[in-house]
Amino acid sequence: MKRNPCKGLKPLEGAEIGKVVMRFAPNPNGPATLGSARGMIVNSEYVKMYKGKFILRFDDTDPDIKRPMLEAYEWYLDDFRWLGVVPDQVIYTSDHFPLYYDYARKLIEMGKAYVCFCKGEYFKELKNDKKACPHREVGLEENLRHWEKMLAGEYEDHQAVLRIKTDIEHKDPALRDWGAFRIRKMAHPRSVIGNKYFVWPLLDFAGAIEDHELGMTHIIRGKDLMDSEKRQSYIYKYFGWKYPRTTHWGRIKIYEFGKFSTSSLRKAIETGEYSGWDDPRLPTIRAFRRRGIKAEALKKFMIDMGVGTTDVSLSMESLYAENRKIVDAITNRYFFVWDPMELEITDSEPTVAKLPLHPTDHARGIREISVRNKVFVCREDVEKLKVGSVLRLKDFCNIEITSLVPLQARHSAVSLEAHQKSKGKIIHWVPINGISVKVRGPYGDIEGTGEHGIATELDKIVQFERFGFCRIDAIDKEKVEVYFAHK
RNA sequence: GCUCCGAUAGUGUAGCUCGGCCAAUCAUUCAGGACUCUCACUCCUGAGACUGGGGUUCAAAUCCCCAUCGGAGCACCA
Repeated sequence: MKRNPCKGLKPLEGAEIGKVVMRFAPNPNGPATLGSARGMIVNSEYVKMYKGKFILRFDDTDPDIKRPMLEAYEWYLDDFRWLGVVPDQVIYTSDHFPLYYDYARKLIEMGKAYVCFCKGEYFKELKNDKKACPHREVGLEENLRHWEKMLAGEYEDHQAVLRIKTDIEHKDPALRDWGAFRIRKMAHPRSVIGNKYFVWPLLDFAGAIEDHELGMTHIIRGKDLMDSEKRQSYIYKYFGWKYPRTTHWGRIKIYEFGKFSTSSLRKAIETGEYSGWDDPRLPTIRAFRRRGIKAEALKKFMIDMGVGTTDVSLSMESLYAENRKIVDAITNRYFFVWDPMELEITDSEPTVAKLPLHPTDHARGIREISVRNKVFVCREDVEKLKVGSVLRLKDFCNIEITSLVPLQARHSAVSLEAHQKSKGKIIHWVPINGISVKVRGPYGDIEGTGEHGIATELDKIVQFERFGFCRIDAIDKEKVEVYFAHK
């Protein structure tokens, strides 16, 4: 028994250096989510591992139910850039209708496909009874004629469908004579396609042709597509092609986000429930980016998860832990006071507090905060205090509470060292003329006051001490909006 | 109803192909401690699992069967 806990992804079966071709094939009907990220990362990592070819293919041949969003094409490219992945090739399946039609015609001529006019429900019944429909055995010429009429737009929506002949008595009902093309008289969102076509290829057909044409050697995809291999294998067999090696993974359920689907999110965004696809409450890559999750953390998260067909239900905590390690070393520290309470230091002289931007990386320098005699502190920090309590305003001074209402204190004679030794409380603070800060996070918004230095960190990730890591998203004159990543 | 997958600590994984080196790996999580002018980071210690039942075998997490549980497919979606 060998025990070699090899890190990262397991070797790909039958993979040779330089010869691997893999793809990630999303329908751009919305932006990439956490689930998409798995496909983007795992596939591209394998290609990198074997110095192969990585293809991004937009499977965008449904103008109706999962209608592509024009913006989403660009979003995917953008998210790949962020991940540091450059696809060797970008393909739009909607560009290849003529190719699909060609192969469809060949299959009809081979007697391996037929135009079926059955109503969906009726065909289903027949199929479940292992019975062929009357259209299965019509002559070649007639079939071709029907097909030509389909292409010419002479039939209405849903009136006919092209089926691949498999084995109508196959023990697995999922494999019996599956649909390859359907009629939909609708414009494709891409203007180059528009109203050009009436007959649309379905996933298993388009995918089968594409994977072959592109020379795919390995496919890793969700287990919901496990039957695709079996279905598509009929086409591969008819044409004498070799099917790529396939691997599948199960569903990812994120504890924090529950169940979601691109279409349900889309609806919720349209109704204004979310501010957009990068709303911090959403599990999209765009939202993670905006919150300050690093691509490296997401990659490590996905790679560590590996490829297994079991459904996984995990917590964002693991991703946050990865991100925290990366981000801790490279972020400046600032004070942000939520639920602020005014505290007056009665014997205070105006002064300038000097604080390190980073607790250990002193090369990052210091930040300066001018203070008069009033500061804000978090309500929760002062709630249990009594008159006489001593606490430290971090990196500033020790104070002794002299009054609770109004909240007042004076400098304390207790030294920093003595305070630390007695495990006294050390809290953060902010001058009352600080900048107002709104934190948008996965659990809603939090407002408060921050030090002015925050306004110099636009688009950077910072740590609000004792609060968490945030990305500074927007800076107005006197207001900063930040996105919360995690504690 | 038919068909296909899968099941290792709270969570995610390694090990299963080729049975022994597995009193079971790593990470996260949780608990305790060290460090620290943050509830961050780092470090130390500890907690915690082979779904159940049969079988094969000198030997089973690993092979076989059954059960249970979970997931997926049977679309004119991807």
